This record gives sequence, structure tokens and C-alpha cells, in this order.
Amino acid sequence: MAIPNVKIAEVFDELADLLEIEGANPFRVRAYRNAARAIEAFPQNLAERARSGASLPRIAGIGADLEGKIRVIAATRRLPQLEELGKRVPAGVRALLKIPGLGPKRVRALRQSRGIESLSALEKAARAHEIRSIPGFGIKTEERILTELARQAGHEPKRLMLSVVEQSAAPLLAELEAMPGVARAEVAGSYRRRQETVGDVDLLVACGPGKAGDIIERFTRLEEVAEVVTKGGKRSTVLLYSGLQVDLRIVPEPSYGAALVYFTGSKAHNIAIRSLALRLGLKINEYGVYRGTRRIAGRTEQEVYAALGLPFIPPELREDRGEVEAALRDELPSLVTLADIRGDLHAHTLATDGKGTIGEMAEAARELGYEYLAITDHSRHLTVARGQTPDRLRQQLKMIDRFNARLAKTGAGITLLKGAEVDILEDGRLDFPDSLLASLDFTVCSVHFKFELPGARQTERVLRAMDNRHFNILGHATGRLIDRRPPYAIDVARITQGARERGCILELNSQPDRLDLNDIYAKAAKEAGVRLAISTDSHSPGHLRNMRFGVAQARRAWLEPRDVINTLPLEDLRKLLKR
DNA sequence: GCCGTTTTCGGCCCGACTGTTTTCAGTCG
Repeated sequence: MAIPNVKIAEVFDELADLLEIEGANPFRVRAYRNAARAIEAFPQNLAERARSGASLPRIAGIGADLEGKIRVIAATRRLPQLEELGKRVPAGVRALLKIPGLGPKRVRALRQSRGIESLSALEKAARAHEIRSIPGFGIKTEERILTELARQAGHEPKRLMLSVVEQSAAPLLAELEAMPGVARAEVAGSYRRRQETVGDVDLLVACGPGKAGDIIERFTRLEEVAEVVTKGGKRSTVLLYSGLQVDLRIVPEPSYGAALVYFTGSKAHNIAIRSLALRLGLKINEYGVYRGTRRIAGRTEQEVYAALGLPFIPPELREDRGEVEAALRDELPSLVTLADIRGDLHAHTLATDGKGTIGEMAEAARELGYEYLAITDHSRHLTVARGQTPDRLRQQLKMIDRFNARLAKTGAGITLLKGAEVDILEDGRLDFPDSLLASLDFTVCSVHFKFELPGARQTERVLRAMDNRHFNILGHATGRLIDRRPPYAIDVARITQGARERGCILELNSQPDRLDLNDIYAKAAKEAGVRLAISTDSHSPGHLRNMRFGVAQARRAWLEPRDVINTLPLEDLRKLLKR
């Protein structure tokens, strides 16, 4: 299996760290970091393309030199430059950079003045009060180093799932909004961009003159605040008892739009629009857009983008993945919204591992205003989930017919679709005979075992399954569970191509810990001309509301309603699902 | 190291907070 993009990105990140410690040109360091991000976000395996001799695709931020390095890594899994640098900078030194408050300059000072080249040496020196006398350091810095070392010894600072952070962020926002003097408040940052995981919560508040100090004071005294990390006149950082870090930023009302742009990011997007501003002879910061010293925009985000000659760019797109260029051409996508969704195409019931009856699931879907809900219980191979035998499925289909007859009579306006989540067996066959599959409205087909197959065989397994004309939707294509299980070794680009050639649909599974396909693969699928189904894979009536997480990722993938099959009215959907 | 509809050289986003300083460097987002 070719070396994955994230591993190539790691090499460049490490190179950036080492160069930074060596005191290299900071812009050169940034070039490596930018390249790492671009490689990570690229949907095709670069090493494979490099090894096949094909030319590498044009990626912004990757020039001739870095392309050469990618080729070397692809061919040898090593990079001589990195090993060369590694000889000069011991492995432990890199870890020093991860201590908040220690950057490249201070790490160099620690090495040169005290020979500190590891976390343990750092701790020893701090305990012996040897840090405070180094020029540029002091007692407070020494104390902070010890605090941070203790914190990191417990657990790595990690990113939390969007659905988890939502539970802290939403009440916090409500508390802020209720404070006197607060005119507007919003959660910005990666949370607003709906990234699948969030590292910290960025809160933005607009207030009238002279109110900021009072709001900061109240904020740092909120019940859930465990520790105040920083506290100034305009911003503050705190840690909640949940371990979540929260940054609050306060701006005057006329700057609210500019601050919202700035604080929503991403960093890469901010740099892109600031560069654009420079080319236009403008300056942009969190207080507004300026021509010389005169402010020409800032109150709303629309105003800020308009000053740059751009339409409003939805937060989910702000990743510097081409949105600024598309906006300049006025070719931004009309992103799919939750209101566009007419039904859910993946749900389980008590018949297998779900927690609700068919009736309860139908009622929950009706409350959401859906036109249709598919019942897709597991097939027999998945015994841990009480997968259904052909006989049990046939009985269930009859029951669904009876439900539909009753629903039609009561004018509920919702139809149940007859489906199944069919296991893809190891050799690529499906877990039910074709005659039975033919009696279904459609199928969701998924890999649920033999995750560890080599990439080529896993890919072949799924492609072969897609050859079956009863194969409609590929469920959770990579099988990853955020923070718990890596994706199977599978070539998503080939699967996507295969889906296009065979008229198959790819699922965007909305379970908060799946979000599979992710935004990058889903965007690539759209570009390849493949349509997606945004489904919840619900195992209880309440899960149907997870649709919002799937839609958010779909928006990050630039999907429009026409790219998503469950925005279609029922009759059009039925036609589409006939292969 | 990358990049170019003012440029193939000379730029590369910009401000807040902290701590260590007597006016600012380093770090962070």
C-alpha cells in the first residue's frame, strides 16, 4: 500500500518543526506547513500517483522542490533532508515546541544556555529554578512550564467531536447572550465552520462602549469555568471543568462582521482574503476593512466580503480550498440545507439492532416533515446485530406494506421505503440472493467485517459488490470511527470512479462519530460526478435528528441539492434508484 | 519554499496578551 497522504504531511510538519528550531527563514517554515495542510486535504493518494510515474496534480503551495520531496518519500518512504536535520536536532527537542508558551526562539535559548534537549531535562531544570535566570525567561515562565508539563502528563490536548462540543457551547452562548451590554454573540471558529472535530470554542461578542471589561469579568466567573488562562481588556481564555478550552473575544458593534470573519477563520482562509485585500490596496483586520486609515466596511460579514468584491462565503467553505477563487468568479455553490432534505435512507428498527419500532421511526420521521423514510435493517451475516434471514426480511416487507396502507389512509404524508443494509461479503458477493434483493425498493450495502484486508483486496471487494445491479448505495465507505477506529485500507478514488461507472450512490453517514464519507472525499465524489445520499443510519427515533451533522459535512464538501439524492421527491427518487 | 493581470525578485496576515522589559520580544490564534 502506498504511503498515505497524512504520513507525507507528517514528514513536512516535522521538517517545519526542525527548521524552525534551527532558526530557518520563517516563511520557508510556513511553506512546509502550508504544504502539509494541502497534502492532508488532497483526496487522492499522492504517493501512488508519484510511483505510477504519472505527473502529480497541481496543488497550490507545492512547487518544484516540494514535489520532488514527495516523489522521494513515495519511492523510499524516507527523506534524506529530514534525516540530516534529525542528526542536528535530537528527537526530544521537538517535544519542547508542544509546550504552550515555548516557541522556536525559547527552545533555542533553552538548548544553548542550559543544554536542555528533552521534556525530562526541561522539568528537571525548572524544578531546580534554572530557567528563571535565562535571558528572556523569568519566574512566571518557569512556573508556567511546570504547570503545562503537569497538564500534558495527564492527557494530550485532543479534539472533541462536534456533537460533544455542541453540548458545552450552546449553553455557554445562551449565558453570554443574557449578560447586560451584550448586543450580539456567536460561536465562531471551527465550530461555526462545522469541522467534524473541534479543538476549542471561540466565542465572539459585540457590545457598546465601556461594557467589555464587565462582560469579561462575568465570563471568567461563570460556574463551569475551572481556570482562567488569560484575561485582558478585549479577550480572555478559560478552561472549563469539562477540559474544553474557550476563547472569548469582545469587539465594538461596528466591527462585529469583520471580527466574525476573522474569528471564524480558517486561518488559511483569513490569509487568502488578506492577501486579496493587499492586492486591492486594502488592509483587513478584525476591526474592519481599511483603505489607508479610512474604514470602508466591518459591521456585517456581507459588508466585509463585498468590500473585497466577493459575495458572502458560507462558513463551511472557509478552508482555502478554492472558495475565494470561486467567489471571485461568482461561482460559489448553492449549498444544500437541512430544509432541502425530504427523507432519510438508512434506519434500523427493533428487528435488528435498532431501539424503535417501525411505527415509532415513521412517526419521528413524519415529525421532521419528511416525505419518506427507508427501513434498512441488517442482513443475516451481521449476527451481533441480529441480522435478518431472508424469511424475516420477507415478513418485515409485508409489515411495511401494511404500514404504508395505513399511513396513506390517515394522510400522514409519509411513505416507508423497503430497504436493507446488506453486508458485502469477503469475496464481494451480497448477503442476500438477487431474487430477494429484487423485491426491495433499494439497498444500502456495507462492509462490516474483514476490515483488515489489504487495500487492493478491500477495494476489489467493494467494486465487485457494486457490479451487482441491486447494489444502490455504498454505506459508510471507509468505516472509520472518529478517535476510535482508522479507515479501512481502501482506495476511495477508485471506489468513487467505480460508483460513477456503475450508477451507484455513495452514502454520507451522519452519525457524529462516523461522518463517512468525510468532507474531502465527498467533495471529490461530487467533482467526479457521483451523487450522494445523506443518511443518519439511525438506531433510534431520536437519531434521525443527526441529519444536521451530515448536512453540515455535505456543505463543507460543496454539495448542492442536486448532488444529494434524498432532496428528490419520492417518485424521482424511485426512478433514480432503478439501475 | 512559493508565487506573480502592478512583480521572476522580494515580498509573504495581523493584532492581543504576557512577561520581562524600561520600549519590546515571543507566542498565539
